[in-house]
Amino acid sequence: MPTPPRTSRQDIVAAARRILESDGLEQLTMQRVATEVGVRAPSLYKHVRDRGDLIRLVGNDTALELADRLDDATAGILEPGLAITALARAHRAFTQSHPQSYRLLFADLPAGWRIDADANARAADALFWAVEGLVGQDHALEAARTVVAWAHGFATMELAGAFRLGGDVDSAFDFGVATLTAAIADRHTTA
Amino acid sequence: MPTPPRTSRQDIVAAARRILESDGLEQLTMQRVATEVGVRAPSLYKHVRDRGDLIRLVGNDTALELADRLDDATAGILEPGLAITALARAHRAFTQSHPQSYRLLFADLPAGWRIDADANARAADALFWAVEGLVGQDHALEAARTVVAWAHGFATMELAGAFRLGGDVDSAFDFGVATLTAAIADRHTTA
DNA sequence: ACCTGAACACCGTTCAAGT
DNA sequence: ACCTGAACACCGTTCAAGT
Repeated sequence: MPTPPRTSRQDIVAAARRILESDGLEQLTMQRVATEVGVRAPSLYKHVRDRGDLIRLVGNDTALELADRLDDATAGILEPGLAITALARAHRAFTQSHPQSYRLLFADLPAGWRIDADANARAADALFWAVEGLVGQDHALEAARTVVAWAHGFATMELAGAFRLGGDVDSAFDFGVATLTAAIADRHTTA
Repeated sequence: MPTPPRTSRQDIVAAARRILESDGLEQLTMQRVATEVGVRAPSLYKHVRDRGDLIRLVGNDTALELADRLDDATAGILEPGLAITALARAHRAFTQSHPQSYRLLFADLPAGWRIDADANARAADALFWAVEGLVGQDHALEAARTVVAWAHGFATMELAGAFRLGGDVDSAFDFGVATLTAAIADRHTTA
């Protein structure tokens, strides 16, 4: 006898995202999610394969939302240097407002739990045209990787509380953006 | 009636490091560690406070070993630019040979599980004199943070398999080191 | 002083039984 | 077609009892 579903995959992923962000990955248990959406834990297995699958779905959603924020940030900005700065700021803002979800994007999840390549690629796209405008096609990939690595490293260190030697973290961020964009632009001229 | 200890804190931490590196953090269970050192799980609590404490001790050891590798790398190098390059290479080599342990250094562990500040500071020390030599005291902290953020970000993205768009990752690394050292040296001249 | 088995409160996951 | 309770194999941790 068919019965109407009492929850949905969307509901479940949304609940998982809330729990992750408020209480961390360890608290993201099937039981917590089930309670949140109003069913019992075993029912979740009708909608997601297992906990790893759920975590993967949360990661995909997060990657797509980050991509949206990055796209928003560069809307209407034509000058590559300004675009890179805007992207870096938007990236940092996202990591600060979604620390737990952001971490998830670079966690070493077991095979099969990995974030879809597509979702991650979209987040990278916004950066590429900006960097390419600054450095030229020859070194676009290397340059983009340098900027992304810096932005990601800065964000995770900040989230982990790794900047402990005093000084102003905001000014270190500004210094970093300015140094990198200048250096990459310079590569264009000298290459 | 006193009985001689059948294991030690050192043994336990060493076993934990082996398990972490070979099977990942999730497999680093009290039961696995106990089996490895030849006792039952409850006995471990005579030597470490709880699993979090054990993880913290593993992280401390890792940070100190990384610091040693960085010190080794710069032994005898006097030119700041070469020192930064050597540090970056040694850092990357360490992350590749100890991927799981390295990750741990920047995980968001619950309060009380955190790596000792001292252990992390020693790893940072080696970099500071090199950067300071290149950029001068004024911007030493910001510049060091820029280099560390890039190196850390590059490493974690590489470990997470985030460089998926083809191209040569090694050449992106070389590009990054060259760009950053040049940019920071330039800051000195123009500041 | 250290180690142990038993116990407790949790997990994720499976599955037969309900509607 | 979906949901459920019961069950299983795991966790971390505590504690009284052994030596």
